[in-house]
Amino acid sequence: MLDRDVGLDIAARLFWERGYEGTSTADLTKAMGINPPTLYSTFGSKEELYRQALDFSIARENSRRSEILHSNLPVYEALSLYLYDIADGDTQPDKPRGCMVSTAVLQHAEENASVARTTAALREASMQVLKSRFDRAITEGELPAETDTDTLARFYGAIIQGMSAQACDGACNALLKRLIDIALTAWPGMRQTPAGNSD
Amino acid sequence: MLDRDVGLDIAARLFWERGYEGTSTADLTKAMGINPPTLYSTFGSKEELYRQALDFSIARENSRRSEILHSNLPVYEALSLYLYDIADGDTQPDKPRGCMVSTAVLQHAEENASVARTTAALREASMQVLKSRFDRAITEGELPAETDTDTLARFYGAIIQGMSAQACDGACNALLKRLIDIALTAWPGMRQTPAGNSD
DNA sequence: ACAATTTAATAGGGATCACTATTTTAATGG
DNA sequence: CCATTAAAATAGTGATCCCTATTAAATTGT
Repeated sequence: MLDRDVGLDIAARLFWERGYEGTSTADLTKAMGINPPTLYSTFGSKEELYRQALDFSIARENSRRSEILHSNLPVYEALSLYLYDIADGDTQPDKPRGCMVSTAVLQHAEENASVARTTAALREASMQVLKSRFDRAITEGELPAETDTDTLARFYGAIIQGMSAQACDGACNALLKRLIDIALTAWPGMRQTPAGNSD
Repeated sequence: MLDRDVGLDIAARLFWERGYEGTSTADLTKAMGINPPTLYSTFGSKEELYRQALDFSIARENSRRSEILHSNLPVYEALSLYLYDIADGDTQPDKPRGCMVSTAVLQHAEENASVARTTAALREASMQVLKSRFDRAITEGELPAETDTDTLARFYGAIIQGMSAQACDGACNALLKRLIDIALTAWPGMRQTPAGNSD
């Protein structure tokens, strides 16, 4: 009898490294040490297994990152720690590079459009989490009321996706954190109209 | 007899939309209106065709973008126009979403590691182009001499990759340009140390 | 017009794809 | 100890993967 969570952990790691289209059911059954019928009786199909592996992995990361973001820290510091934590996740030793979700199933065969919608929705949700934290910052006077929090969230979402891509290409942790430091200078509180640009 | 450039144009579009692993040789031959042996006699293999399609597409975009970046415009304006042009490329009507290179072959089966190295090298090269423009800006007094141009180039590279990912997920042109506008506030010339932060 | 050469089309090879029907093994119950 | 249920393994489904050997058609040279 296969332990569900153990199987999901193994599947998540394979999908993380090779992507949905790059991982075969033979890869999965071999890595789990099970036979094909067990995979299908336990998880339904390759596509359902992928969704479950995504949920499983996200649930593990989410508690810590959500705690960072929704803590009582000032929003700027919370955002900084949140991004640093993602940079750490992108460059863990003995783990696949990058993020399992951020850069998953972007280009895909038509037959996998449904899976692509799933990962796109997860990315959208994570940006909405950022936006809601920024909205809270407005109510708490940490951000100007007129701040475009939606675009600001998508900006940091783009940084997160770019970090994942560069981690896949081999970027080290220190580089990603330097990227973050530059991205944080775009924070509304950190920005000031340059002198002599008042027209 | 198949026109090489016509075939590469069709192949590039398919690879752009579906990715390397999501595009089959049957897709390619059908779209080109040729038989399999013609594909192999003309392009060698699926992998070689992909490389040629990448080169073909990049050559088309490169002249315009390179002209923008290496013009006599101030570096900040050149960078702005460069990024806007990429945002336009990410959201062309009747074309696949995102960039063919920026978010290609990030997760992949082991057997496609060689193709992944190719796209990674193309991404690295495009960031080096940015860096060299920033280095020129230092010599021309547009940037402080101590500017970390490598990280700055990778920061805007991350923005480019993030825009491609979000375009794949359906982001519109206007959103991408708002992202760019935020990213441009991270430009060294646009940043100032906030008052009361001098420790 | 006919032979030589090139180009295109068919057909298929060996491997792998996601997935299952069937059989074998193991565990359980009385 | 045997019948019943549950678990695991085998074996194989049709489809599709990338690629090619072989055949058919078209083109060329003389």
